Amino acid sequence: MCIIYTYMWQEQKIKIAVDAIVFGYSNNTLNVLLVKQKFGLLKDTWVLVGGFVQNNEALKDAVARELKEEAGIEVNYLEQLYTFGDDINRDPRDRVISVAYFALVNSTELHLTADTDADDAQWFPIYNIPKLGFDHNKIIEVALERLKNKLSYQPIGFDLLPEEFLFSELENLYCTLLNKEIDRRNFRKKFLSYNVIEETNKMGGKGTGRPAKLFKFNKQKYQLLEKEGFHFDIKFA
Amino acid sequence: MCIIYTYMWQEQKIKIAVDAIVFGYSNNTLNVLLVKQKFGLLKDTWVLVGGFVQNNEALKDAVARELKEEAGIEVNYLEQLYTFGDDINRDPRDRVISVAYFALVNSTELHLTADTDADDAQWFPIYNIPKLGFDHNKIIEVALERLKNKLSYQPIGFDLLPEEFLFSELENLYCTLLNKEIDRRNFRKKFLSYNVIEETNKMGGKGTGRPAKLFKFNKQKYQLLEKEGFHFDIKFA
DNA sequence: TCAAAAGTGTTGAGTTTACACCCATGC
DNA sequence: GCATGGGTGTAAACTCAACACTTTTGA
Repeated sequence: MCIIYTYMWQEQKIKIAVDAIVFGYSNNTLNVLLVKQKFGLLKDTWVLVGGFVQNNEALKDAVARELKEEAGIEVNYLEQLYTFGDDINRDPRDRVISVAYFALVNSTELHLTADTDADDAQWFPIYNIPKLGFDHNKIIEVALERLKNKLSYQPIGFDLLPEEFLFSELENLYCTLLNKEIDRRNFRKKFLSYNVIEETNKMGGKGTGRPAKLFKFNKQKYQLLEKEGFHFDIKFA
Repeated sequence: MCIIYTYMWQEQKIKIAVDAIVFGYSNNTLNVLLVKQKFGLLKDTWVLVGGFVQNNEALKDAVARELKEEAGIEVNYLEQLYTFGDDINRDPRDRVISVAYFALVNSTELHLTADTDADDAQWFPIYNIPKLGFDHNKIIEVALERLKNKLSYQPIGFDLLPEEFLFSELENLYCTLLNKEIDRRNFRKKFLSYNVIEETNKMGGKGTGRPAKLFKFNKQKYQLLEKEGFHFDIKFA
């Protein structure tokens, strides 16, 4: 009988952290936000934005707080990714379990204010991530996988683009992230058939060539359709 | 400067639990495994199988241990579902964060040995779940949603069926869980076209009517195909 | 011989793919 | 006028949905 109780009485010495994988997209490149540790064992190592959860703080609030404190950033999309707690030594100091969150920011939001916990906060292109502290490289891998998958069944790409965007930007985003060639005509046709992106009457595309229309994602409309059983689905040959 | 450190120094008093939502399928009914609390504030309340994580224990090992201790069960499929930690008062005693796991058992495995932590362990049909302790009703909802979604893009239904099964059982599983009518011919055609289930030369279906062939899921073959880029996908009208 | 479940093909509709030329602008 | 990226339609291949009768067994 006593044995039963020991599990609860033996003091638990596990700490809980949250970490955020923040993705940003600009110049046809996917970037991840990293911060440099200021103190401790891993001083000067790059890591994900994150920290310990306070006793009276919801997990998601802890993430939002860390994002603000360490990078002065507000994200566009946030969802829980996975909880990393199988490797007992993932943190060399203590047993720490990390609830990882997956975040997207609008590409117009890529200014950072380095702050308190971090010596520096910086965007790194996904193909050029340094060796990070803890198991954070692994966490980014998992997040990237999730991002790629979600792109095709949830209209999540818009959270990486500015409010108003060119069709070519949307197309490039899909091409780049999924690493596939896409037929421009079919892509546009399919996307437009869902009736969730709308033409504005503004024009963009300051570069050379014919100017292009700016489009806008109608989130309300999407959410309405979704309730009616609509399933967003973008696939390619 | 000192402020920075307070987050880490102020002792964290958050406990970590794991909970398992175990689904079993029999008699055309989806069941969830619940245990009755033996002690404490919630004595005699039904809850999910779960408990606190030990200091040197991987999360997934904690789940496996609890499943064994509380229900004497070994599962067929286990994956992390979600970490519930936004509601600070989800456990009335302390701040507890629960990493919930999603498990499936073969329908032949539905015997239970009530044990240590639980007064009783029992299967409850999904449409008849009592009011549970903590936020466990909510957790089951999330798990059920996941199960339904996964059914159509991962061959996960086989983990709820016996090793060898009738096509009609597979079909009923899909019908029941997704709450849809399915055309028998189209269903079979589609499934067979994936070449991941194989005819055995045994017959089943002891009831009335024409005897039916037993089939078998070829997991190796599926995993191979998956690596080659194959995507399992079962949808209906 | 009847009831109960198993097994099986075809056709039309809709969707997806493949593919190439003209348009508007800046230089 | 030319280089650059923007914008557009159609036909063939394929996939999906709808649909009903025959077979095998036990009672």
